[in-house]
Amino acid sequence: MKQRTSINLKELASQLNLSVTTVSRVLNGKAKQYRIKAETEQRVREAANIFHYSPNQFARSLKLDKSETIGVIVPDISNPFFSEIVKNIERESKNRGYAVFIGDSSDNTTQEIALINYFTSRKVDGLIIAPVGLSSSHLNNIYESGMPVVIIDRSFNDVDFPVVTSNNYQGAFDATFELLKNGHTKIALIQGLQNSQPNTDRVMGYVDAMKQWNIPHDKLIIVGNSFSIENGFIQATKLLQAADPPTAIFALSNLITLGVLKAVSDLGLVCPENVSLVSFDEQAYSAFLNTPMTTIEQNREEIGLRAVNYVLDQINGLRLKKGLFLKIDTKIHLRKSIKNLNI
Amino acid sequence: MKQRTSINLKELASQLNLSVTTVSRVLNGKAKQYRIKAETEQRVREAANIFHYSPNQFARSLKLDKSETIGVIVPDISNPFFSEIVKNIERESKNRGYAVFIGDSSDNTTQEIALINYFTSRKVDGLIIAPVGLSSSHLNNIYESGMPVVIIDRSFNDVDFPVVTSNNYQGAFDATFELLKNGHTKIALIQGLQNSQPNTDRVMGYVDAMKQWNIPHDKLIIVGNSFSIENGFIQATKLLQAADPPTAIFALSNLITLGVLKAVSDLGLVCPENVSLVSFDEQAYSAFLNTPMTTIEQNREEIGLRAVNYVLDQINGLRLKKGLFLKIDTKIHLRKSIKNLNI
DNA sequence: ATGAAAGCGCTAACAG
DNA sequence: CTGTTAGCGCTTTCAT
Repeated sequence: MKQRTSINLKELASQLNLSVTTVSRVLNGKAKQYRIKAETEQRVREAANIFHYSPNQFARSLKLDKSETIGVIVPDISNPFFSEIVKNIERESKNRGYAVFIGDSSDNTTQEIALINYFTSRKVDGLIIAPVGLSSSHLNNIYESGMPVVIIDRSFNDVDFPVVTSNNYQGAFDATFELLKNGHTKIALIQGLQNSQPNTDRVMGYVDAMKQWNIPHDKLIIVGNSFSIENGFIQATKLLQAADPPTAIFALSNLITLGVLKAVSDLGLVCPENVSLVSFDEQAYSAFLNTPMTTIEQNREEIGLRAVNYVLDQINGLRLKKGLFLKIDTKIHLRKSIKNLNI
Repeated sequence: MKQRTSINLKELASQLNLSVTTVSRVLNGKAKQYRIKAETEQRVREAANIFHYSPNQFARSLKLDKSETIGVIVPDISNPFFSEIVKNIERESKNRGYAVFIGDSSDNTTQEIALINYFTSRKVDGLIIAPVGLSSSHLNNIYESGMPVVIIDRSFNDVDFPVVTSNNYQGAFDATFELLKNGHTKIALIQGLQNSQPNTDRVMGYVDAMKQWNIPHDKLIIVGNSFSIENGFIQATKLLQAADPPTAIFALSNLITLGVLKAVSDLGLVCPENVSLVSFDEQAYSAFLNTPMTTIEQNREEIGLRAVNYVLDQINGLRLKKGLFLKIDTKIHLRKSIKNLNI
């Protein structure tokens, strides 16, 4: 069952009565540079084809101390938000000659650290990480050790490594503003993981939009503590059963939204008749839900692309300016989940 | 920006005043085998920890002629069906010491072949492929060359390589039978890619269930030709606008279902009042759609796990019996999308 | 109970 | 224009 080891440089060279050096040079496109006879070059190329020569990447990597490989670590690859980013990362990396290792940290910092070490020992040339949580010290360590790193989605304040996220503040502001324009003032926000940077930014967007509309600060309703479906369900159930329920709910993730929808349905309510809804994260199914959902879309293609660009820049020796923190614009999709209270 | 190359065996050995041989043996768990002094073993382990030694995988792979890496190729990593399988493949592989390269073929055979070659030159120890299409010759080639391969999801008739799929026939039979039990006899099937093995099996499940219920063969309605959202939309629109529309639609994929839902909604109809619906593929959102959807769930965890087991078996030299074709049971989720016509 | 040294396949410095 | 050779870091045979 052992993989038949294909022809190697030495064998190829001896077939051609040439030295390995010459063959290597031709195959690495350095024929002109070393003024190798055109005829020789031709012979080498033909032989390589005939014998299906392909270089042993291990030997190459060992020698060159680079693997042309990057590692990608996400908290949950089965979450469509991440899998679409991964898709774009894979495409762009492949186009630029890099293979990608995938790692799933299961929303767990220990796993995340283990994966970083694992990929490091696999000598990846760079790392793209959507970090799990609240602590960044292990990320600083790895970045300072000289490993090219780009952080996506979530980040931290005052970090050195480059970050690519959505403009979470603006997205949340837009969503809240849309509700306000439609006459809602009693707007509940169901948030995700507290103190995580995207959550903080989104909450700020909500707060500022409310402030700008002159909603008194004590009328803000901010509940919840996780980006999960359960959190959405629990919080929405509480909110909607209250004596004086909100007219609108702004859910800070696609999963929270699914939980909210279940609560709405379980309570025998209908959206948007009984309660209006806006959700962070556009999904393929957003338009097909019971009441097509108004959403804030994050640009997953752009996030993936930029991340690859920034790792490869670092790999190629470019120094990125300190504190690079790219915030990519979000886009609002207006659908029917908001009731207009002005009419 | 160059990666500070971490400590290597030689350096570690010299720190310890030991030979590289001894250190290597300890670190590879061969201490007893070579009767290395317990104290020495202890010292080595401690030093390895202190200096954060991690072996250079290239050197290792070059020497051992194996990479402890597998390649996974799927048609679309952003499709939750595949991303969940990938999640399970990654987890199991990691647990067994293998890293996984991810490749997205974009539903394109040329890309699939390119990825196979790419991963081969990267010297992966094995390959798990969810093939794109209808042709299997390139897969036979690679398998016969001695590369451990497992095919998942889609397959082909009369192939040598091992295959792990769902029991598509049974799933489709169950779905159809459920509709029949609820009094439906005019059931339209919107199929996916024709002549692909899962599609064929599912169609057969539908046909056999109808036959068993004594529905005349000319009352079967089979339309469509792709697992896509567009196909679902187009076919459902046609079906529902016909003079004598079906009372139920069975959609052979989650994407087809989204298309059907859009058609239903665009035509001002409601499910299940105007038309009942059953869908292949359970999704996180299935329960939250406009009318919670009755679905046939494929066991993505089991598929991923088995696939990993079978590649690793091959890598470890086990000969799998020819024509191994594992069909994993599906599970029906009964929800509200079927109207009972018997009452 | 431990070490010396060969060699995996490749690149590049040095040598013509 | 082409070749010889050292060496990347590791495992393992052979020696002691």
